[in-house]
Amino acid sequence: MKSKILENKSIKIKKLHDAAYELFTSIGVHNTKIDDIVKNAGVAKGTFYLYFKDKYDLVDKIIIKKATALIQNALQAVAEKQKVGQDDFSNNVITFADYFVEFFKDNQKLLALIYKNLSWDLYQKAMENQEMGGAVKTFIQHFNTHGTDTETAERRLFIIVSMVGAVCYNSIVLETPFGIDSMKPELYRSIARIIA
Amino acid sequence: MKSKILENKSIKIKKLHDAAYELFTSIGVHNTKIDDIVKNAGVAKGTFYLYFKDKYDLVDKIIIKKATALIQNALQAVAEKQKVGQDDFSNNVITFADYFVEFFKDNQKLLALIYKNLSWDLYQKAMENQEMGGAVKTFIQHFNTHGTDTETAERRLFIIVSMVGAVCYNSIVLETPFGIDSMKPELYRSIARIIA
Amino acid sequence: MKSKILENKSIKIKKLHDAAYELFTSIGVHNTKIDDIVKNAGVAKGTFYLYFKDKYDLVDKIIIKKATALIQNALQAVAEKQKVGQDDFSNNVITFADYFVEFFKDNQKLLALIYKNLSWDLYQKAMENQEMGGAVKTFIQHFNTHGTDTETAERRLFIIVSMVGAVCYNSIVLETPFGIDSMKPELYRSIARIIA
Amino acid sequence: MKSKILENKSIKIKKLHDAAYELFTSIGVHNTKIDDIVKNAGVAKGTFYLYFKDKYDLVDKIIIKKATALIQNALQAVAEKQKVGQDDFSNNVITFADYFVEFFKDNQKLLALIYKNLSWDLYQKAMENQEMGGAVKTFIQHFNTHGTDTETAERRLFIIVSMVGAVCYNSIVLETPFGIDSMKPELYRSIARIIA
DNA sequence: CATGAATGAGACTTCATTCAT
DNA sequence: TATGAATGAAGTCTCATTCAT
Repeated sequence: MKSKILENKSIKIKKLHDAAYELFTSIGVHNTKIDDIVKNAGVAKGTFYLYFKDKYDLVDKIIIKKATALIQNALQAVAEKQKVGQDDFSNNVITFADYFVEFFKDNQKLLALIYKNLSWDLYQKAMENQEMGGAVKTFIQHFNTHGTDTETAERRLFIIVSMVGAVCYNSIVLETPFGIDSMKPELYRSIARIIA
Repeated sequence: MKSKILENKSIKIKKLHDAAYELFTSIGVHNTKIDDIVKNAGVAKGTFYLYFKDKYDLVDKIIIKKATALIQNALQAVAEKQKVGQDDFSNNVITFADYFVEFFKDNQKLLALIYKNLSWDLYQKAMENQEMGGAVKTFIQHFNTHGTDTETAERRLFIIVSMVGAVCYNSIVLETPFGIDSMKPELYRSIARIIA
Repeated sequence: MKSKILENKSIKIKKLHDAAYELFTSIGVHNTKIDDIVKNAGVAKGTFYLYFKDKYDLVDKIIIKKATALIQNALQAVAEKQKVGQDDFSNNVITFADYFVEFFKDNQKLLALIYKNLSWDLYQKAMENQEMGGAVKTFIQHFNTHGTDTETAERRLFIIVSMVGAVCYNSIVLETPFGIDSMKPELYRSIARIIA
Repeated sequence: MKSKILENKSIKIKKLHDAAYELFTSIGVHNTKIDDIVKNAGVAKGTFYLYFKDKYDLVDKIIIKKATALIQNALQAVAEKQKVGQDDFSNNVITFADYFVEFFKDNQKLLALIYKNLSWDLYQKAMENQEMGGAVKTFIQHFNTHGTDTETAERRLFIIVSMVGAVCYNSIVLETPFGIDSMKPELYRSIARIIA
C-alpha cells in the first residue's frame, strides 16, 4: 500500500519541522546545525537532504507555514468582531493588528525568527494566501470609496504594516525600555491617524 | 619618535575598517572571512586579532562609527534649515527623517548591515551620543509645551523612529514594489499625523 | 551487509592508531600535528574527530592499549616459567620485571611516551585489567603468608614498580652513562632485597 | 656608571625568573605563554628574548637554580646531623633523602616541573655542582672501604636516587592512594636494604 | 638596552554535503 | 526510501618570534 509509505514520509517531515523550529527559536538559525536537527527529529542526516535543499530552505518553509496560520487566525478574529456588530473600519484594522501583537507577545522567538529572515520573496509567498488577498482588497476598497486612490491606499497599508512590525519587534525582541503593552495605545492611535 | 608608531597603528585600524566595510556591505557579514578582510587591508591575520575580538566586534564598531556620523550630519541638516527660517516642529522632524532616507538611498548596503545587526545594546551606544541626546530632549520639550506628557512623547518618537526605519528598510533593501521615493509623501504625512 | 561498514570503521581507527603511534614515538606528541596523523593514516581530517576528542585522547588510548598488551605478555612470561618449575616468589617478580625491561629496551620511544603522559587516571585504567588485578593479589598473598600485613605488601609493590620504572626510564630514555644491561644485576638484587 | 645598568639587568632577569616559575608551577609549562611571563614580570616581550633563547631555555635555568639550592641544603642537613654525632652511613643517606622528601612535600609543583622536564643534560649540569660531587665521592668511598667496587657503588646510588625520586613523584604528584608519609618507613627500609 | 606592534605560519576544529550500503 | 560514516574545504584564532623605533 502506497499510503503507508507516504504517511511515513509526512511523519519524518513533520518531525524535522518541529525539531528545527524548536532549535531555530531557542538558539537561533546560525547556531543550529543540521546534525542537531536530525538528532532531535530522530532521523538520519541523509533524510534531511531528501526533503530540504539546505537549512535556509527549511527556515523559509517553517516561516511560511507559521505566518499563513497566523494571518488566517487574525482575519478570523476580525470576522468575529464584525459578527458582533463592529463595523468601524479603523477598529477592524486595529483588531487585526492587535491579534498580531498579542500573538507575538507569546511567541517572541518566532517574531525574531521571522524578522531576521524576512525577504520580499517570502513576503510574496505569504501574499499568495487567498484570504490575505481578500483582506487587502477590502482595505483598498474602503479607501477608494472615501476618495483615495488605490496606489495611496496601498502605500498607507504598507506603512501601517511596517510600523506595527517594527514597533512589535523593537518592543518585544530588543529589550527596549518601552514594553509593548505600554506602546499599544499610541500605536493604535497612530494607525487610526494614518487611516483617517 | 613615538608618534610614528601611533600613526602606523591608526593606519592599520583604518585599513581594516575600510576593507571590512567594503566586504560586509558587498557580500554580507556571514560570507566575509577574516582572511578576506586582512588580505584586502594588506595586514597580517594576527593584526586583526590585535584590535578586534572577532568579526562581530568589528561589525559593531563599524556600525557605531557610521551611525554616529550619520546622526551628526542629520542634526546639522536640521540646524541649517533653522538658520534659513524653518521653525515648524513637524518640518524639522521630517527634515531629520529625510536626511536619513536620502542617505540610506545612497547606502542601501549599510542600511541592510545596520538592520541585520541591530541590538538594543548598539542602540544605546548610539544614544550616548551627546548631540543626539540634545535632539531627543528638544523633541520631548515640544510636546511638553503642547500639553503632552513626557512618556507619551517618548513613545511617539519611538513609533516614528521605528516606522521610518522599517519603511526605509522594506522599500530600499527588500525589493518591494514600493520604491522609497514614491513612499516619501505618505511617510512624511504619517509623521505629521502622529506628531499632530 | 552491515558488517562491511563496521569493518571499514575498525580499519580507519587502526590506521589512525598506527600512524599516530609512529609519529608520537618518533617526533613526540608535541610536534605531531593532526594533519600529519591523518595524512599518514590516509583518512580525512574529519575522520579523526569522529573517533577522538583531540590529540591527547588518542595518546591516552594508545598508551592504554600498549600497556595492557605488555602486562598480559609479562604475566604470560611468568606463567611459562612456572610451568617449567620456577616457583621462587622473588624470581617470579624478577621475571615479570625483566619482561618489562627487555620490552622497553626494544621500545624506548614507547617508554618515553608512557612516562611523559603518565597520570593516576591512566594508571587506574591499566589496573582495571583483569589479569593485572590477579597478579597483584598473588603478590600480596605471598607476603601475607609470610607474616607481612597487606598494607605493607602493597607499599613494597609500589616501591618496586616505581623503582623499576624509574631505573628503566633513566637508563634507557635519558642517555645516562648507566646502560640498562649493566644495571640489571643491581636492579634485580634490589628487588630481591626489598622483597626479602 | 656601569654597575647601575648591570643591576637593572639582573632585576629584569630575576623578575622573569620569578614570574615564569609562578606560572610554570601553577598552570604548567605548556600552558604558559611568553606573553603571560613578560606581563607578570612587568617587562616588554622583546626583553625576554634578550636573555633567553626560548621558553624551554628558561625552564632549564629555573630548574638548575632550584635544584642546586636544594642539594646544598640537603647536604647541609646531613652535615648538621653529623655534628650531633650521627655517623651511620645508611642514616646519613636517609637523612639526605628525607630532606628531599620533606622539601618536595611542600613544593609539589616544583617536583612536577622537574620531573616532567628532566633530561640527562640537566642532570649533568646539576652534577657540576661542587658540593654534590663531594657527596657522591663520599658515597662511593664508603662502599669501596667495604669491599664493593666503584662501578657497583655508582649503580646502587643511581638506583636509590631513581627510586626515591619516583616514589616521591608517584606519591606526591600523581594522586596515588599511597601518601608519601605512609610510604616513608618502607622507602627508607628499602634504601637501607640496598645499601647493606 | 628596551620596547611592543606586527607578523604569518599553522594549529585545531567544524559541519554541510555526499554516497556506498 | 533511509542511513550515517566519511569527507575535506573552510573557518577561527594563537603565539613564538622579529625588528623598527
